[in-house]
Amino acid sequence: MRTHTCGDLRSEHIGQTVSLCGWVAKRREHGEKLAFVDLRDFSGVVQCVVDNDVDVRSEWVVRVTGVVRARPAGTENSTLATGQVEVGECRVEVLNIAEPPPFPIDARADEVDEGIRLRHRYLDIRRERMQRNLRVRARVNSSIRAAMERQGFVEVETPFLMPSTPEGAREFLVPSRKEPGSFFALPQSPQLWKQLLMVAGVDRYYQIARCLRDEDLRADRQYEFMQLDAEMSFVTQDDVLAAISEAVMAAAESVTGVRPPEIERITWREAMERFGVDKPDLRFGMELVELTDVFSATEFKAFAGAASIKAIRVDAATYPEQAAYGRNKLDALTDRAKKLGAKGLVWLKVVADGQVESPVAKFLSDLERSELLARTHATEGDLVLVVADDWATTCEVLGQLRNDIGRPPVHEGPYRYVWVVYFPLFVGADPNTGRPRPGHHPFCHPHPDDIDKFESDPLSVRALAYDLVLNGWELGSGSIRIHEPELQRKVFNALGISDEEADRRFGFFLQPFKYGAPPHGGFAFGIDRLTAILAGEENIREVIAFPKTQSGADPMTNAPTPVDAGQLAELGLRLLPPPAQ
RNA sequence: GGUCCCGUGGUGAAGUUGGAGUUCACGCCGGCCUGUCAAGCCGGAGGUCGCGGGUUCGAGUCCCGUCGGGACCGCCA
Repeated sequence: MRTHTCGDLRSEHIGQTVSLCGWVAKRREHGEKLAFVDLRDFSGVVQCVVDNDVDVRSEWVVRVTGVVRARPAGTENSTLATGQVEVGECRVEVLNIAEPPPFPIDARADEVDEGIRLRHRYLDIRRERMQRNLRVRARVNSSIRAAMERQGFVEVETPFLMPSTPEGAREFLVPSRKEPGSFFALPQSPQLWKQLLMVAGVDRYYQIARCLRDEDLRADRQYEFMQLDAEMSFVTQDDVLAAISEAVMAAAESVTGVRPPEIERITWREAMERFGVDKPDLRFGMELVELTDVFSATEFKAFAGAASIKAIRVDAATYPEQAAYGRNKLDALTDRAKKLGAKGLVWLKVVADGQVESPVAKFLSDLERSELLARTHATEGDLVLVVADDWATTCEVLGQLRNDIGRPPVHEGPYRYVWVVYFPLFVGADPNTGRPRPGHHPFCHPHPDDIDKFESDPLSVRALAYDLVLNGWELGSGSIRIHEPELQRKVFNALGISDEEADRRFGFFLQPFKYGAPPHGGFAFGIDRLTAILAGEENIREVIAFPKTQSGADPMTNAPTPVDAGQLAELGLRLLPPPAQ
């Protein structure tokens, strides 16, 4: 039906007779004998000059046949890729009429309520922004596939219907028709399958896999999301990191045209010490400064005896507004710190001559004050925020405040990828059992140097577990897995899981490991998140064709919907009465 | 489960101390217009102020509830 696409016409096409198909983006009439019709398809927009009276309106579907010609001098449009040319002597064939759209099919729809965009997603996707985002996503997918294939990974598809496992995220359940009362679960991730594929000798598995988790939605979370899921046999942590880095860098290069530099690494411990979070945003400074020893003999009660005292400096030159916060804002920051778990927040404003203005100024010795300013490099106009608490609380609270105050929107460059390695194997204590809980999942391999600390100091045991972080967003995580039954039992014991319980909860998973499991490890990262950042979006819904709203519904199809009684009966289900008012 | 923000013709906004469904821009319909480009000029149509209740002589405005959308906390091993 067409010889070219709208967005592709350039001066080199001048003189050619072309046929184009698309939607009427805009019509500008100048009397009966002249009209400009902007024709849009996926590739862009081109101006068609119609000098006969054809009635075409917004979003009508038309086929235009005409001759490409240079625009008359002075009428070129530099804001349009096709703006040097136009299609003249146009014959317009109406292929379909259309009602006026509920919102303009152009950049103005960026301001339209997202619910309305989602209700008419097929119109939203006609827009350049969405066309671009879907194509970015396609490039990400295909370059990841190519990178994994290049490295010898084999794509294996795994089941969508699998047994429910109570661990981890809440699952979507699928009732069984043939076995009423029994259910399948949809995969939170292909974790189970990929480790079995290692036992099965596949050696290098990957899949661009859909994962489903019935947890509350966020800007970076949907019920359904896509992961690059991979697993490798006979590898070290370095091998896994290298393979995944290659896929990520290839994906980034395919979108931005620039291959990112080698992805840097930081230990979990260092991330917490310097940035106060396990997904540090390296695009800005404001790092945490260690002050514990400065106040080792302080008279100031709130600092005396604190296990950890740290500060961040809000630089007046970089953050003039925040550094000059008044009393109300500082009180709000203090409330925020308390909500995050700190006992309090001490703020100090640096004034002239190394003096500070602070509610606690009179409690600090001259030496303490001058050392605090020296360590934080604070100068006149800067704001210093200090937290004194246990190590984890101090780090986490200041890390959150650092993000609150300084973090740019996630999509703003430069892109700063970082591997966070050696996560703790165990975290905190289960409030019920008093035992430590797994930091990641109970199959992570402990760091070989730390295995003798299981009993003496379990919380200091590092895992061969790692996260990939981009601009403060967690892209994904992985680990080297335990393949030795004896070590696995040791980890279960530390977690307070008996052999019997382990067998009951994980037996179907552990049984195959008895038949010769190779050393293996893997990784999974979220393609929606990577795509959003590479596309310059701060919300993964913008890179998903048909996403759900925050409440988990689809305004276009109205899913989820009730089903009729017959469907329920066939599945052996009956609904509970609605909860009382 | 919780905190906060938003909801006014098709779209986006404004609406002051509670005083007439009022206003602006875009879109839509009709007319004019031969070089515009988010064209211009003239005219017109279009409303359950999300919904329900309350306070009041009177509610878009205040209060309570509810629905929908969004950000976040919990949750996401």
